[in-house]
Amino acid sequence: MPAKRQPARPSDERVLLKHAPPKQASPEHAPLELEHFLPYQLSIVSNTVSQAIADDYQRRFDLGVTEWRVMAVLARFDGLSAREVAERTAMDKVAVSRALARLVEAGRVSRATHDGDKRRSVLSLSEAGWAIHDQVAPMARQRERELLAKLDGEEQAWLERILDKLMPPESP
Amino acid sequence: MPAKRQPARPSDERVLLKHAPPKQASPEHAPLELEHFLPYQLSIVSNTVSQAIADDYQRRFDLGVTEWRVMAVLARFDGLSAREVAERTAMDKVAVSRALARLVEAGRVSRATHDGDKRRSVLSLSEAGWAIHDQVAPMARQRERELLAKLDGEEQAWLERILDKLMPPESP
DNA sequence: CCGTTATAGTTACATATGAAACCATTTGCA
DNA sequence: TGCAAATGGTTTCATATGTAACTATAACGG
Repeated sequence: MPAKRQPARPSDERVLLKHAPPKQASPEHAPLELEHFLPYQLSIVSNTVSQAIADDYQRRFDLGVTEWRVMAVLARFDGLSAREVAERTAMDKVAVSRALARLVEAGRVSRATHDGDKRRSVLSLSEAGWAIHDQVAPMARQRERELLAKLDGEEQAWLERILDKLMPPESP
Repeated sequence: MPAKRQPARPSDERVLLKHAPPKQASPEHAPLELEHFLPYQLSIVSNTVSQAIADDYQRRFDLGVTEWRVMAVLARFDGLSAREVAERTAMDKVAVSRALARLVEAGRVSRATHDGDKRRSVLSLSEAGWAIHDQVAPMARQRERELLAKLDGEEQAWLERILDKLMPPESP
């Protein structure tokens, strides 16, 4: 969803000058400076990087972002239920249900029923699922490195610390 | 063979320990730790905060996130064309077109045709648009403050610096 | 036990979104 | 000029996503 950027038209300024004068000067209106507004910046950076990663595997493996997240969690925690997957991916249960439907259909995840509770499913990556995981995970890591490469070591450390603090607390 | 689940106490590491041994131990698989994976964290934080802000005005003003972004940009740069709005909001032109359709329909944005180029539109917030802007902008700022309140002064400064570096290169 | 309530998942419906096709106008240039 | 290519915007179509309703099973209270 990152809009493809174009070479930026310098002529923009003329338009701006031509129509700008009236309202935006009004002191009482204090418009937001979107480009320095934290939530907006987060959204842009997040979408840009997520999209870059997704581009790597989306077409190649016919794998959506939500599906990949489910796979990533199952790679770490074998045998989770759908609800637990939802918790760990911060996705809602409907999204997880749909992702699982596709993954199971594609033979990438196996789904069994829990022994003592027939409502629960017991999920695992299949061999095919692992094969994909082992290709996608390194690509994702590579993209992460590329993003971090824009920062020096000190900044990287701070970013890690800051994001940990900003991450919403778990919901148990 | 996934193991059996028990009372599923979320959050706990027992789940991990109990089911970890088999596949995920395999050195060749090296699963991603989603919760420490930068792109994932960014996505969570971004969505959480954006949603929190949106909740403030979504219902109250029947205003979507994309529409609000368009309004915020027009508040700062009066008379932009749709394409210019798209550039400044990092939204694609289809999204902008749709947002504008709703905003114009609702009388929040006025649309004229550019003097020398009949393809271009010339956009401005209407009085009603400004009225809404002047209510929403402070709420958005307040949410931003709440987010930043989770960080100490030093962290805030670093975050600002880091995001500026991570933001994709822009137009003007 | 039995009825109520809670939980795991799925389905349905309505809305949002992106890609590509599509007009209308403008620009480039032979 | 004249006409192909480019540009601003809108529409179409297929997909994605969220909310609420729904099914099945399990847990709880009397």
